[in-house]
Amino acid sequence: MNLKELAELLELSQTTVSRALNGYPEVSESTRERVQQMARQHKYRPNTRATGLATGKAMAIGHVIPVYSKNEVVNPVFGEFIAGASQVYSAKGYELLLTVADSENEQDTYRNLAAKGAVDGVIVHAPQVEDARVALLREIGLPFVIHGRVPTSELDYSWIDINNRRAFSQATKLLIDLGHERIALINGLEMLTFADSRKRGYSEAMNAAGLKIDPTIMTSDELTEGHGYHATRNMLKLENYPTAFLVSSYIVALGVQRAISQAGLRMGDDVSVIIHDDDLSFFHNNDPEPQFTATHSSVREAGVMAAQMLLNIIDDPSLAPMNQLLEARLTIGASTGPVKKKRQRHVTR
Amino acid sequence: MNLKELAELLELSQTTVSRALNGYPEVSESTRERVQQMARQHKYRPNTRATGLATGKAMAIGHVIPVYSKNEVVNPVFGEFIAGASQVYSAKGYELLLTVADSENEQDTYRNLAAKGAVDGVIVHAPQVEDARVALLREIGLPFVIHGRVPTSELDYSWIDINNRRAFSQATKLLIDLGHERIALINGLEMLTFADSRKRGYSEAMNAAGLKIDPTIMTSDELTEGHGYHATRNMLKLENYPTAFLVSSYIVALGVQRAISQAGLRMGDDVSVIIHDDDLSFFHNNDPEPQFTATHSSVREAGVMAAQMLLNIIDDPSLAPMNQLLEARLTIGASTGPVKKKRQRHVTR
DNA sequence: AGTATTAATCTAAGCGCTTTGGGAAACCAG
DNA sequence: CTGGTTTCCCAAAGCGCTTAGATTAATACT
Repeated sequence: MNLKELAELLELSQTTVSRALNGYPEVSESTRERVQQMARQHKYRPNTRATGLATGKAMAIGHVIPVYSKNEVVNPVFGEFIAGASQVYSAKGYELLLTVADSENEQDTYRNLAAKGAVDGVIVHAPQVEDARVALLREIGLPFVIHGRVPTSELDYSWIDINNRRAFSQATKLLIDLGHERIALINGLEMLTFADSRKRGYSEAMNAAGLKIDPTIMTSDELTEGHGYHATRNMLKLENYPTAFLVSSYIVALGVQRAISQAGLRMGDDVSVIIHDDDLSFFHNNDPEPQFTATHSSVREAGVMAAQMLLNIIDDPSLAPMNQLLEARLTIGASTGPVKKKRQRHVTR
Repeated sequence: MNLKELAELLELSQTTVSRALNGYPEVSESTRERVQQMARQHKYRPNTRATGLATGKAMAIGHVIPVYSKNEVVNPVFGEFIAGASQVYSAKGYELLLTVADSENEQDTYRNLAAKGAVDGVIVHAPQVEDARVALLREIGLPFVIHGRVPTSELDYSWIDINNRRAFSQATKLLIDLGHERIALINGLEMLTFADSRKRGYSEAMNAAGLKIDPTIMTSDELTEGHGYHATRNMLKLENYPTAFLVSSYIVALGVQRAISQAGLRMGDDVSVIIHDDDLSFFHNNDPEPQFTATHSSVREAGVMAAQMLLNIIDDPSLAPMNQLLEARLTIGASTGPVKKKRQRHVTR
C-alpha cells in the first residue's frame, strides 16, 4: 500500500492525504480522521526512501564500531551503549545504521555514509589520542557526537565522556590510603583516550603520594579476559609483585581474578583489586557487598544521552557544541583491603 | 556531488554516466574510464535513497535484537554474531540496520521494516519455542534467515543453527562417564529454542543412563553472571548437592565458578563444570589447557554464514529454503574430572 | 448583491537515481 | 550507393514521497 493507492481509495489527492497524515493544518479534521482511519486499516507506512528523498533527511544515525587487532575484539561495551541509544532513536523515528570498520577503512566509512546520504549524523566511538575523525567530520559537515573526548583537537565539538582521569586517580588514592605502594595498572589500549586518561589519573595519584611509577607493572592491551589473566600471572611471578591492581574493565578483571586465585592468593585479602565497571547488563556488581570495589558509570545511560544530544544537534544545527562530563562513583566491594604482609605463594594446580 | 552535476561536468547525459559507473556494456571503454576518473576525483557516491527508490532495493539488512526482561539484558552473543554478518554485508555493499525491540513491539517492528521498505531482508535472532515470527514474515513476504530453528513451525524456511541437543547430550554423557550422577543444568531461558534443545539433550543423556532428572538442580534464566552465581550458590547448599554443572554460557559459568570457590570447593576437582562456549572474542578459552571443558561453536562464523545465506536468498528468491546445522566440538579443559567423594564444605569468607 | 477572506483541496514540480525505448553515426555487405 | 547492423549516446518516464502555488468552495463583510 503506497500513498497513491491510499489516495485513490479515499478519492483524495496525494497531497491531502500526505498532509493529513503529517499533521498539517490545511486539512479539515473530518477528512484527517477519515484518512488516518483508512491508513491504519491498511497498515500504510510511508516508504522511507521516498520520504527521505523528498525531505532530504535520512532519518538514520550511523554508529561506526572500530576494530583494531586481527582478532577483532568487539567490545561488549558497544552493545550496551547502542542498546541505550537505540531507545532514543526509535522513540523519535530514527533508524540505527551499524558499520564495523577496521581502522584503515574508517575514514572512508564516514565519507561514504555522508556522501551516500545514508545518515543524518554519526556517533563516534572509541576516540583516539590523535584522532583524525574530528577534522574529517567537520570537513564533510556531518553532525556528530563523540563518546569520549579528543584532547589534541583544537576544534570544539560535541562529546559525552566520563571523568576517567578523576575516577582512576580516586581509585588509586584509595589503594594508597589502604597502604598499597606497588599498584599495577591493567589498562586498555592507551592509544584510546579513555585508557590514556585513566593512566594519567593513576600517575597523578601515584606522584602525589610520592610513589614510584613502574612500567613493569603496567600493561595496555585489548579489554579481554586473557589480557587480565596473562598480565597478572606474569606480574605475580615478580619478586616484588604488586599488592594491588587497578583494572580497566570487569571482563579484564575476571582474568586478573583467575590469575590471583591460581597463584594461591586471595582477592580482597592478599591482593586488592579495583575495577572500572561499565554496568554491563549481564554482569551486575550490585549485590549488597559487591564482588569488586569499582568506579561505576553506566554506558547505557551514556548511550541515551549521546543519542539525545545528537538528535538535538540535527534538529538545530546552529546549536553550540554540547558537552557532558559524567563523574564515576566509587563503591566499595569485597575486592579491596589493607595491604598485608606477603605470604608464601603456591600454585594450586 | 550528484549524478546530474557529474554528467554536466562530463558533458554527457545522466544515463550514460550511470551506465558507465554501473558497468553496462552500452558505453565505450574510453568514456567509461573518463567517467570513472571524474567520479573518483570528485568522490561521487550515488545517493542510497535515490538508488533505492529507483531500483526498489534497500540494500540493507535488518537485525532485530529482542529484549525480554525489565533489566534488558543485551546478550553479547549478538554483538559477535553481528560482527561476523557485517563483514559479509559491507563486502556486498549492504548496510546493517539494527533495532532493539522488546517482545511486545517485535511483530510491529518487522511489519514496519517491511512496509517502510527499509530493508531487503532480516535475520531473526533468538527464536522461541512458539514463535509467531515465521508465519508473520511469510505473510508479509520479507526474506529472512533464522539464527536457530523453530521446532513447532510446520513451514519450511531458512535457518542456521548449532546442534544444541547433541552438544549437551554429549557433554552430559561425558560427565556421566566420569561418574557424576547429580548433574545440574544452568540453562538460558527455556522459552528460547537453543535452551530448550539443550535441556532435551541433557534429559536424553540422563535418561539413557537411567539417572533421575531432578528439577531442583535445574535453572532457566537470562545468561548473566548473577544467574550462574545465585543458582550455584543455592544448589551447593543442598544436602545432596550436584557434583557437576552443565552451563549454557561462558558468562554464566563465571558466576558458577565464583560460587564454587566461595563454597570452598575447587572446580575440576571437587566439582566439574562443562560450558557452552560461543567463542566470544573477549573470552578465549583456547589455551593449551583451556580453563573450561566446553562445547564450542563460533557465533561469529554463524553470523557470516547466516548473512551469506540471506543475501543468496535475496538475490534469487526462487531458491529453496536453505538449512545449515553446525556441530559443536567438545574439548577437554581444566574444569572437569572424575567424581570425588564429597568433602566437608566450608565458606571462605 | 457583490467583493474580500478564509478554508479545503488539488495540480504539478522536484528529490537523485535507473531504465526503457529511441536515434544518430559509423560500419559492413552486397 | 543502399539497406541492414552495430555502437554509442540521449530524452524522458518513473520510483513514492513532500510541498509551493493554483484553484475552488464556503463564509464574512459592507
